[in-house]
Amino acid sequence: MDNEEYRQRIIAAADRLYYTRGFSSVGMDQLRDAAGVSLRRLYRLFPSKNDVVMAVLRGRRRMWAERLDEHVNAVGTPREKLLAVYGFLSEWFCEEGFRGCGFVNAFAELGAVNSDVADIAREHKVSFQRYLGELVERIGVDSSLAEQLALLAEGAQTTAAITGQAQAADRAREAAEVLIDAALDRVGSDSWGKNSQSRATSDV
Amino acid sequence: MDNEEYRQRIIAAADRLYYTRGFSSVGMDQLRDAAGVSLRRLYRLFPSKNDVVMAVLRGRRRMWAERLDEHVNAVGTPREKLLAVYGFLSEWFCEEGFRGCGFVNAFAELGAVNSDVADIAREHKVSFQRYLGELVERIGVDSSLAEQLALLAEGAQTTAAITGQAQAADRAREAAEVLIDAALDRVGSDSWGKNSQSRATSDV
DNA sequence: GAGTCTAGAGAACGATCGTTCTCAGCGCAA
DNA sequence: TTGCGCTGAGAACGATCGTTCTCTAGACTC
Repeated sequence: MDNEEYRQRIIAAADRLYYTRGFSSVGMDQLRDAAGVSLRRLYRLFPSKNDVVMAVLRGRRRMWAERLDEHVNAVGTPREKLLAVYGFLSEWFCEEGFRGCGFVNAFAELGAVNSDVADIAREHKVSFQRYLGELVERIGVDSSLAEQLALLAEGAQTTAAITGQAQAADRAREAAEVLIDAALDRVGSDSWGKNSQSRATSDV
Repeated sequence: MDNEEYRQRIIAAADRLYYTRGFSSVGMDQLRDAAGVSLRRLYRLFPSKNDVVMAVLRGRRRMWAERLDEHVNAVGTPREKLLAVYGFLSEWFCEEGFRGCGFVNAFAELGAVNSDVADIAREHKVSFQRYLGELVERIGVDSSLAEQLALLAEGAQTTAAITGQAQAADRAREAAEVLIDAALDRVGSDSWGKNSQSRATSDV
């Protein structure tokens, strides 16, 4: 087992513990036990706890992007791709042990006193906004739609985490459909004059 | 100065410190200094730190409800009242030191290991959903609209906190207008037959 | 004025945590 | 075999934190 394998084992154990119990509730001793490594090796691979925390968050950022991509790439039209975001959320919320967005949690717990954490949380959120922005661009509507859709996704995560309502993803999806179709309608009106016909069944 | 005044001083200082730096970053000694009371008095009024935390959260719940009410009661129609929610958020996000929803932060930091905190965070969120539900009832549309509007508000809080985008409240408001009017349109279609006319300027 | 009660200041205690250090054991080259 | 380097186990260290205790001074009662 080389160093990289040890790193991955430590990160996997830390991710599970930190996500489940919070960052400050989990000590290095517990992480050592869960990862099955010695304290000595743990500190050789991650010189401080903050390094573990940041490695966990970077791993989570990559995993999140990959899973989102999978769902979005599984469907064809831009409209379906936008809605697939909420399908991803729905699947995620139903997983055992779901406890909200790891970046929101990290920001809430550490962001005020740890700028590395605050930075990566902000980057993650902004990158999600950009991701939606690119999808929205393809259907040719104003980018403010992307911001609105992002708010729905963020709200669903918070709501599902705190209240346990996994159906928040479905409510967000329904709202997203309305917003997308309204935006498409507006584009229609702008280019072709007044046109309030619904585009809900359009394949744009 | 009687005990109640001391309690309020302690809660006010704790609220400020906890909100700014997080709960576990603030020790009882710092709270004693900030509140200007002796450790002895502090512990007589609040037998444990958890009692301070819960008192702070209960105070925040009341304050939040009052401020929300003020904004909602300042306007007339149910539609305006629903939109006033986002006016409240906009004002809040622009305040110096805004760092997101205190209940989301508390849930993220302590919810996993402190069920009192998890409970009050859940109650706060559910109570906000009910509040919107009552406003939505008055315009006679399906209660799922209230859930959608709540998601926008939640998402705006998270987004404004982490990315610093105070305009998230305005995006949420714009989206809310679209959702409300679409819901009103659907009610119109249901009762009066097909009717896709926009109700954006209606005073319902 | 003596005795009693209360309060503040802050030392002290015990637990926890991040981090470092010690020590014994093992592989291995000469 | 001897010496060397590396490792794991876990003790140890120093800091912090929640909580309690001590000590002293003042207010109040009789």
